[in-house]
Amino acid sequence: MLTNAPRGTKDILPEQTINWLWLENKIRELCALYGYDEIRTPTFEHTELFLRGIGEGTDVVDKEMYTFTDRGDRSITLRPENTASVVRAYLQNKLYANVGLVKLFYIGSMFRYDRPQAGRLREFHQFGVEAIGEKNPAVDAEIILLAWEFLRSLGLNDLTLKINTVGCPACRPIFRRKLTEYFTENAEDLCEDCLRRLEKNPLRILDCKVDASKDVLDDAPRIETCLCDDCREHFNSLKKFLTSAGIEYVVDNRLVRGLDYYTKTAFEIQYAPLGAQSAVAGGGRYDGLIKEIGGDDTPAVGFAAGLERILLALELQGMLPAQTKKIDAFVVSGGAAAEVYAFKLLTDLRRQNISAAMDFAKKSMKAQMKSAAKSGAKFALIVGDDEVASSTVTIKNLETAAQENVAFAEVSEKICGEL
RNA sequence: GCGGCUCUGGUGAAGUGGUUAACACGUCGGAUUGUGGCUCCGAUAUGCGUGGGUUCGAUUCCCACGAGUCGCCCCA
Repeated sequence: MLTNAPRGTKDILPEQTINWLWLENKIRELCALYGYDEIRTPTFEHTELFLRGIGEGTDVVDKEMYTFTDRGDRSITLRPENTASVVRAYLQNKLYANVGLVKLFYIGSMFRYDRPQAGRLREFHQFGVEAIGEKNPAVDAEIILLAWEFLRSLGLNDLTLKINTVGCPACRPIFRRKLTEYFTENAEDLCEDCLRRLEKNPLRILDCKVDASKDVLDDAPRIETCLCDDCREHFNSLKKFLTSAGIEYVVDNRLVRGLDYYTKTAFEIQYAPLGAQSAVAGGGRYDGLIKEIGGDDTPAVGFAAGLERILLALELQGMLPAQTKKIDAFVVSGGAAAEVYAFKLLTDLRRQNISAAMDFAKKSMKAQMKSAAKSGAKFALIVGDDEVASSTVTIKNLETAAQENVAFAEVSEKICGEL
């Protein structure tokens, strides 16, 4: 117990950290390119924010949140996603005051009490983007493009972009009613889970995997037939923007979002080889959320991508960057008198911006040389009684095995010249 | 929350109801005097996820729990 991290959490070890940093840098470069600024919101929020923002009745809220009461008797929840927090921050800090369209991105941990499996952890990391304050479908397209180009630029192939529209408060209820009627009539053809969904959220029946191949789904009412003019127009023009950008997309009428706040555009990017957890990025428009949380009626679009899943996909495809971590010099010392001298040398090198290490275990010189070789250092700097006496350092080039004796004061310069 | 599979050292793993739990990698030490990468030699699990039970005896059989993994569910 003491030596086990809680279930569903993972240490990111040094060799992994290299990949994470690389990915995060890519994200920051990309967002700069598109003009999105980074925001960092608290890891936890008032529970109420998620109840309102995500919606009671959703699985995330009903059974996946890490909720607890703090010592001040407040109900607190570890963020299961970041959109609600960003919107809260947008309102609290009145970010709408300066510019019309506020474009933000974030990278951070999210928490969901799920059963862990490949690509699904209880603490996981998302990168997400939110554009708040514009209803033009061009922004939907920009967001989708950003997500798409990002994954592509990492080197991922076999990606599928699916888009759909889920309507708005004017037309979705009509669609929902039709679905409910239809599925109630055909209840005998539905699986157990879907019977449950029929009560809670009939839209979700559409992306049921169990019933996927059945005629019931094929013959179900389609959203297009219910859309209001505004939603229809919005979706059509989104498609035009996407086409103009030259990216391929699939309109999938069964694509549904799990969170209540989505309106109009919904999209998902899948990387099939990941299996069950193939959704690598997903998002859409959420025109109702800002008002729901207490702001003015404000349109917005966004998406989130799972970093663990992206890393998994990259690993599968062998696209992770090569690991390179080497130091410039390794200090080897012989004898107690030389230890302090060696330490001074070590410090000197670092002050000259030369990465350096030494062995602190008082091992034999031979063993220290082994460490030097293993460290990948280009130079071994050998100091013993002789060097101390003459204020010099023996520099050995570990690649060529050539070595020479240099005055202590000239070591840094000498090494810099040869690196 | 439900179901399948798995669980041996730092790592990959072999293995058996009963003497010293293979092998490989890694790590550490050594092969004379202050010098590496190759080679050679030696050391390295009183222990087989945890706790019970069956048995004369269990790492090997049974049960529970835990963790991992895959699928359902959910989602990024």
